[in-house]
Amino acid sequence: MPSPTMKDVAREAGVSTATVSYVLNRKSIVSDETRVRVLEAVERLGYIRNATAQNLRHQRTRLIGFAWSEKARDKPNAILDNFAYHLTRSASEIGCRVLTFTHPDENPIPHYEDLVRTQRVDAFVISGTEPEDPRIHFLMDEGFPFVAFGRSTPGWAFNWVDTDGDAGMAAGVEHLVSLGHERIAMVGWPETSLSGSYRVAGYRRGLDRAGLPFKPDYLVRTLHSEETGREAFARLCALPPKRRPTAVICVSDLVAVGVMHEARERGMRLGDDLSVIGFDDEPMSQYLNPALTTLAQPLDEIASMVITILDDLIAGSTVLHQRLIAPRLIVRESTGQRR
Amino acid sequence: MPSPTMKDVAREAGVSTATVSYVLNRKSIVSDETRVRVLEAVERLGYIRNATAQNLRHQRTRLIGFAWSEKARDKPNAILDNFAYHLTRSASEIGCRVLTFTHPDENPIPHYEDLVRTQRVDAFVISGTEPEDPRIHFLMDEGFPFVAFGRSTPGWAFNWVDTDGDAGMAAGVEHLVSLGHERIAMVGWPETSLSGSYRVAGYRRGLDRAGLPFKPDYLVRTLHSEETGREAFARLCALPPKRRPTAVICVSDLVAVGVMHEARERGMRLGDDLSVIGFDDEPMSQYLNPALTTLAQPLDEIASMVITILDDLIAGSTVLHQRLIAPRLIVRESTGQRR
DNA sequence: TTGTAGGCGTTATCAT
DNA sequence: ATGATAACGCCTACAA
Repeated sequence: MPSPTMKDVAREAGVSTATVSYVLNRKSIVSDETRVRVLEAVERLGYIRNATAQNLRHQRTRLIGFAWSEKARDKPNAILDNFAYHLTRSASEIGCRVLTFTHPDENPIPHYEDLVRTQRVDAFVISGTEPEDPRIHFLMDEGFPFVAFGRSTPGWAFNWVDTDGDAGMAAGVEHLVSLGHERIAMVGWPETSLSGSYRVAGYRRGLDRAGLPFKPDYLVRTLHSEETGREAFARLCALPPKRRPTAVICVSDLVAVGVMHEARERGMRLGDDLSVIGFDDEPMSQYLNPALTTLAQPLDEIASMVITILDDLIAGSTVLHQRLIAPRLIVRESTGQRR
Repeated sequence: MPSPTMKDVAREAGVSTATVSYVLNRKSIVSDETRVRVLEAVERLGYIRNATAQNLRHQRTRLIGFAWSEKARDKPNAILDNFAYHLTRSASEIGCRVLTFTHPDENPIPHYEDLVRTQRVDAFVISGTEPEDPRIHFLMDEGFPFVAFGRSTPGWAFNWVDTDGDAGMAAGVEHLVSLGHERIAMVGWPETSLSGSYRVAGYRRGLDRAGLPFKPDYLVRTLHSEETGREAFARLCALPPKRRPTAVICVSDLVAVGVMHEARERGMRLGDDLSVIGFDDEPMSQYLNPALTTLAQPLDEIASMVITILDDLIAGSTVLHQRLIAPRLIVRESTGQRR
């Protein structure tokens, strides 16, 4: 049998649909007696409002669009997945749900455009942002509400929340310095990576703060993979023995794993001959051998902040929110006193 | 400015909204001349149909509900997250999107009930099923379409797709046997776990097929964690030296990691003194040291199958689909010739 | 305080 | 072949 509608409730309670609506929307103009009659009818019939009809009437869906890029699903991807979870969780706190969709890495716009045009979502949350990100471009152009997890071209006036890679790396360096390390190298991403560049900046700032000079050959830039991490560390090992780093801070856990593998193969004892720090706290990083010291992105906080801003935005606010949230340093076994 | 509606298009083309609708829905009753006029108007105004209105009219949303349980987010959870991704991807192939939501582990029903009652989704995909699963109970009761990733109480007549844990473990054992192992132990989950019991069955079937006897003290049951994996292996090491297993097949990668850690601490060389197999292929498992041999759940296939069944279901089919899909054995370095 | 009625944007039935 | 019109279920001016 089909679900009861407001009409059914109205008939059951002997009132008009308007009255039912008033009761349901807590309009205080209804007499107590009628209200009770209506609520009883609602109860008896097990009536619940149809969301689609409400959506049509209100011209909003209480749905937030969130995309999974189809790229790099072969690599550990816990950050994005975990963020999707926390986003969904936070969204429920403002009475919204998340509509997920996927799109190829090249040419995502049509997928966003369709959702905008068909008015299927009220807003978007985007992640994996890049400089000149076409999605940001498109959404700003459309004046469509969105918040980004991640920054883009500096100066673009859109709402974002991001992990403070700079602060994170600086904290990592500080940790290493406190363990007595002075020859601290970094394995970073290519210069084209925005988040990578913030992390490099943090590395340099960390050195600076400790009064250590920045040495260009201590900074190796490479792609995001285990293999490239190995290679990067091999390059660092090619330095004269006296100049070889005693600690390496990495732009990601995956790269850190590569560094650790290479180090072990060269007979070094991790956390002892060599300290290693990662970034991301991949779920398995705590179970590596040795357990990896790393900088965890506070995805719950980020998601919650994103939703707060979105709520504001949907309500019509026009203030710009741009927020950095510092990662947490999780000290495990891969870092230790300099020997 | 608000989006154009059918009315706007009708005015622009000088026809009625009905005609516009006919054209858009490819009804062949419209004359070529009018069709062209309408399509031009659509083009000029950049008109796209409003999804909510369509939903209301059709009494369907083309949305599939999928829940993330809030439990165990601290443990590696790649299976569920990855499945969510593949589900979203597959759904798009039948023109559906996925609406995600979260719910506490205890008492999930109200969350499902709300979505059913408000008619916000056309169907559900559920995962993390258990025997007597209340969600299955509820949805069957309601006659609401759903497909489960995972089995439940044997005999319950609902649609599901599941990883064939039995076949997977049997294949794992076969691999170990082919390497010359005869003293093969298993670390499994408690008897209450349904998927755990299929995996144990596969372990026993694998032994059987190889003509090896099942020894009760080679089967250790424990919870899903690294620590309990360690303890389980410690228990196996308490056996008399001559009876100690040379290979351990585990119910999950996480447990396998525990086993490997314990083994290493006892001075064993993995893949040499001891072979270890996991289950799940967590993203980082390939980067463990040694890289873990494991059984990968074919989540893309499972998701695709789930969606195919769902499509059938939404179309009104009443056939029961229950499908097992075998995991893939991925041989890495943690298994080797018996010494 | 309650009811009537129009409209949100689309589709489908029935006329013409 | 095309157009009026009545739903789909809800909300809200406005009238009573």
